[in-house]
Amino acid sequence: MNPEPNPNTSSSTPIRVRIAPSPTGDPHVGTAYIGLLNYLYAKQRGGQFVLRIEDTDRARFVATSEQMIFDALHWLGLTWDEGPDIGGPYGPYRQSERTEIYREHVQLLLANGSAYRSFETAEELEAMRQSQLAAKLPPRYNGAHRELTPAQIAGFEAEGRASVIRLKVPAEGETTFRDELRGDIKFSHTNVDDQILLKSDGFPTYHLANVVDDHLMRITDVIRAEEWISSTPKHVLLYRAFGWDLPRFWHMPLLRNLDKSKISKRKNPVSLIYYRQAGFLPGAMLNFLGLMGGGMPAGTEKNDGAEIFTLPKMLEQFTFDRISLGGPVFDLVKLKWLNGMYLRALSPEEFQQQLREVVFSDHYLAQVGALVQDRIETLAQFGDVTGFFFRDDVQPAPEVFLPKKRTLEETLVFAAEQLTALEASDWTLEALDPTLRALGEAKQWAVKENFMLLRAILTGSTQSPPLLESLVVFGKARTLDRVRRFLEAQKKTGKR
RNA sequence: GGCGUUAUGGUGUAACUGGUUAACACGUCGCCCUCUCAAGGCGAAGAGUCCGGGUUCGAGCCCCGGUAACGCUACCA
Repeated sequence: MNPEPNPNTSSSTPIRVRIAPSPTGDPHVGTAYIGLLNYLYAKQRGGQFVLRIEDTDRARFVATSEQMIFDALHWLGLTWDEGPDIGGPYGPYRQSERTEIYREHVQLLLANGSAYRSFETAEELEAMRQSQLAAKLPPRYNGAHRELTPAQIAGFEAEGRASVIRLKVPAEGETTFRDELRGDIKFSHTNVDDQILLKSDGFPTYHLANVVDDHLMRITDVIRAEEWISSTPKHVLLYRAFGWDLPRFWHMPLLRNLDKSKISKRKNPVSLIYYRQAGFLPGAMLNFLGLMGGGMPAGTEKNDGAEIFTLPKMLEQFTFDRISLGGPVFDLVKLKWLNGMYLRALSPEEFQQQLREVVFSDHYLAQVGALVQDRIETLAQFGDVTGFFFRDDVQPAPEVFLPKKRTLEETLVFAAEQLTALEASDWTLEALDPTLRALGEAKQWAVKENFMLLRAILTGSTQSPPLLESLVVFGKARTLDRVRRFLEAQKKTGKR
């Protein structure tokens, strides 16, 4: 069956698109990428660009994340027309404030028979999955509660069992939808699971919230990452169950690591906070993201500068049907080249201004100063003791970082564990101290060895201002990057 | 394993409706400039377009069959 033409997306209705990041950590470079694409699409067509916060996963929720997302998008200059901070006619724009809406809608589905209650516990489902996997079967919900009688439901309720609500995917047939970049994509219903729509905690899953919100917010074009293709049939089924028109779907290629896997913090800096603090200019970042997947006319003459373009130029020339579908590698080397081009194009005044804002901000200088005021005798020594705060590449030699009683191998293993622990830690003195001490204790590393190793990695030296205070001032994003680069560099020299 | 998507030098992209030696940028190497390092200029190497068939006078572009990579396969998004 082909998707029916959609009056909602005819040329007369205003284009509306959205990005819907989850506040689960640092703002992600992938959010910026999809954000840029949505922004371009809307602005080229006189449409609206909506920011919606998808905070339905209470387990992964990070309180500070939402503000960081706002800040990062503002930094890039991708301004939204409606969002949680500025409101708009279709709010609220934070899903946690819309739970009542989802519950009402799910009742509609229950009433018309396209969804059902299911009473298995998470443990039971996990056991089922494991046995299916063991039997080499595709892990899928077995449909045990698809046709429960009112009496059975009452029985489960009397037991006090919690329930979830699942989508009742037709047993037969298939769902076809159009991807604007790839054409029709078909999924047999035997491969579409009875997706949970409403969790037992009363929060919706992505699939439900997304479809309901996109409809209610009058989204005409869903421009999102390729990883969503497999779940699109569920969304189409939901639109149909509600009796709603479909938006257009555009699935963008996924940004990749050098090894072609989906971009991840293990293998690449992915936090926009990092890029900002490491001194990348927003224009260069946007330019680089615009290069990922094509979209801009390519250069043909030598040195015609076709690779360098600003946001206004993208607005003018970017075309969606030119997007290439292979997953582009996020190549830091080229990003740095581009950033260098942007830096050189700055006037001396602007360049100085950037230095003052990013690497020599009053705030940063004050914090660094506080750490060393007692440790120097002349102001000129400031640089001697704080150099690592202002450097990008710090690589300690083995005689600096290697503890006397440890082998290189066990030291690197421990450094990797430090990295993992630091990633998970809040970035305060109070959190970092116990985190590092607990790790040392667990792995039998003396506090002295433990801290000294990290000090060497961070500062390149065995002498420095207090370690934990220095970490806090230097910042989480750049610290993690520094440790990662240390490990990478050691891995490379080890191979040689 | 199942399903889906994708496939052009190391990387990002180009090649109008099939039409000369597959182009541009990054990176690499060399030369020039230069007190050094960058930047800049000039040049070179590097792919015969995932593989195998087919259609055609002619295929990176069309058809068939493989393969590989990636994604999804959660009460995560």
